[in-house]
Amino acid sequence: MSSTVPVAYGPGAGPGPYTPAQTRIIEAALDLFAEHGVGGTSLQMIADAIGVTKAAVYHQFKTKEEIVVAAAGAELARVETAIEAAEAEPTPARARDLLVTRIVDLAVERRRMESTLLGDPVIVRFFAHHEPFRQVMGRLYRILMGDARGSDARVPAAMLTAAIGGAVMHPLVADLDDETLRSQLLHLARRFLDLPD
Amino acid sequence: MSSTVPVAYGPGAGPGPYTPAQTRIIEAALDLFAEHGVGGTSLQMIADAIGVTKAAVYHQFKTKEEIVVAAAGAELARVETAIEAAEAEPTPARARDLLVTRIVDLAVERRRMESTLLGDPVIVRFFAHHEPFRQVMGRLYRILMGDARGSDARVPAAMLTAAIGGAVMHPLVADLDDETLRSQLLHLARRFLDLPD
DNA sequence: GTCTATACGCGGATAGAC
DNA sequence: GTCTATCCGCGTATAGAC
Repeated sequence: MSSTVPVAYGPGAGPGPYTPAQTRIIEAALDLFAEHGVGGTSLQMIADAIGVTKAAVYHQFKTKEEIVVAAAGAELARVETAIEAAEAEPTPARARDLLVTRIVDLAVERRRMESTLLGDPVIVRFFAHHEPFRQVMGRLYRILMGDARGSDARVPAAMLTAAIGGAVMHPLVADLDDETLRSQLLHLARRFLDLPD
Repeated sequence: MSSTVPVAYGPGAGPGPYTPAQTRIIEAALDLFAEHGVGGTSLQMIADAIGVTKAAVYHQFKTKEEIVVAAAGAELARVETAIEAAEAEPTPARARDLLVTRIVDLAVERRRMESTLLGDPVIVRFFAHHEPFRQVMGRLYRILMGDARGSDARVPAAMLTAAIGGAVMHPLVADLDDETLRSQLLHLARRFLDLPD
């Protein structure tokens, strides 16, 4: 896993960088969430993983939900980086192309991490009402759909993001190496969007 | 919700039909799982929903996991029905076509039910090692992929099932009526598989 | 066959000492 | 920043009433 914990929602928008103690908790939580799911991970497991007591963890984050938000936010920050790169492209077509490439890279690179987290119903339900998350996702969908807003654009955008996120943790592809999975996913995603190979 | 609780894994393969008390529990559990997730649903909530005590529920199913399996199995049985209809088709191409249509119908009809359940990490992890489930999924993938077994076939199959299941519970399409969502999903799924409209 | 009563252990959470 | 101690709710489990 990466040794850095990205802060979500762009520079200055979040609560600032985490303390070393908080960073240790987030990294341990990410590993455990990816392996056992959010609901299957107890604070005791997190505490044991870094060698402290449960109450010490609670001192850093007031609730388990805060840990979940920090962990998911760290993954979301990676998505936001991809979005910012895409938004810097000169044309909408090139922005879409770069975004799809980056999202596929991210999904494959962090396989069970990114998708287990963002697919977890606990996280899905929380972020559905979380404004900063909604804004990041709004930027992502805007790049994917262009200015179209009807069902003709929203259904394919929903399918594509679900397809990429869901495919990487699918049992059918569990034994594929990263590079094979990456190139196949990218090819199919481009085809789905009618982008040139 | 339907008033019947399908029994999973085909006639004679399961533990047989459920008692009325068990059926009430399964139906209540399906509703609650869809709304709060598996991890967010307690036996107390299920008991309250049908007006009995926690211990009464526990008497019908020895563990919460058994309730989860029964509830997920009821949804899985609907998928199996679609698979059986597809397998009865005369050609592989027509089987694929019918299966995609039925799966889209099912996903839309039961929206937050089917997908919340089958997307829940608790269920995913359990069924990953559950042989009857794996066999049903194996039949589904075989119809989708034909006899191909390489990554060229497995990645698109993984993407398509993830896309359909994930799209119906996606926030982007939450406000679409069922018929619009159904026709869009079916059109795009067919296009993804290079099937004629 | 269905239910009530009761108890145990674990996970989430808080208060206050070092 | 970490600890001990404690509380509450939930999942698990057993005994026994109707």
